[in-house]
Amino acid sequence: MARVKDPGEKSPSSIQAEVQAAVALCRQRGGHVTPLREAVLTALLSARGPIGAYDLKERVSDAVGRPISPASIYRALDFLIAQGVAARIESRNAFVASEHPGHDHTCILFVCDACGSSSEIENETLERLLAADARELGFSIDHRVIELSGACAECRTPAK
Amino acid sequence: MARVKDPGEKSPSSIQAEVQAAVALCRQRGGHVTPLREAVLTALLSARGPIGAYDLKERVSDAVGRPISPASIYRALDFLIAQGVAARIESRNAFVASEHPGHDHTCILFVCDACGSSSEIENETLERLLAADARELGFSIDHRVIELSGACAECRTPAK
DNA sequence: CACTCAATGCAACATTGTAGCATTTGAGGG
DNA sequence: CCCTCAAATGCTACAATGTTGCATTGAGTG
Repeated sequence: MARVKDPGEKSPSSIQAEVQAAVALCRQRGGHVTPLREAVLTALLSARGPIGAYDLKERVSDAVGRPISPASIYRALDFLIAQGVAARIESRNAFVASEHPGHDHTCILFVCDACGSSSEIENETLERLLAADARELGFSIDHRVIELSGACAECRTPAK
Repeated sequence: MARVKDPGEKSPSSIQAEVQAAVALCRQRGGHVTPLREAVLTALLSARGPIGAYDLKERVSDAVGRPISPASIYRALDFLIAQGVAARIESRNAFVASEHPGHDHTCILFVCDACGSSSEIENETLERLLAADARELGFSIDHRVIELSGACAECRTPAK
């Protein structure tokens, strides 16, 4: 249930480690991790939470020293999402690095309206409930989107 | 757990009845139902499922005999959603008339990738689970988005 | 080295959603 | 009945997000 909180950016070294872990995971799965894809992943992880594709484009362009087109950003994101190391937040048109890559099951995403941070959790019971509802409807689920917005713990008790 | 299925459009008379019911509900709540808002609601109900804002704009423009701007459509949709008689499908950038207006609690939305139909259901147990998860995180939930995409019963067993 | 296929570059475009401000409409008070 | 005021709408332009098509590059393979 790892949290994303820290105000400001993460420390470069910890990001580096996370990038390497995610890259290794992708390669284990036969994914072809290119410099651009790694740059996009690094930018995603460097952001302290969800980030829009065009903001990401700016950061990646700065990082690699040349302009990257939106199409390239979206393609890299497609790859990272397919590999399970990134996720799209539908209700925000934004993207976020997955907090626990390697887990295929769908996460429940809590997004704070105040600070923009996000938390991923998993809940097997809830997934079983959804599966049961689907069965009752005769519906076969491909993809799940579960996004809750509101105020995170920090933003609810700012002073303490 | 009402279904939306019928291929093609609904019968005009039943739509008329649904529009009137939704309009009455809005008025009970103190909502100001204008001709434009009613026209948008009618167009939403006439569609056999989720519909994009710009498609809606075309239909409403045709219906009222003059061009309606996107801004007006979005404003009408905001009203209808606030009144609980319409919903936005985040994962599709589309809108749908609510199947059981009057219920404030969040619905779980099943959207068929094949035929585009959608079904709303409610699940109290699931809501309690989400509330429990939120409590554990110290998170205060404002808004819920639960959207499942896949294949509906009809599209899974086309011949039968 | 040549071939091939995935990945990227690049440009133009499509779709979705908003901002700002003028104008109209409609409910309620005089 | 008319006035007034706020809400709703019209309207224009624009912002943000996402995609298509095709040329080019580059890494791995025979």
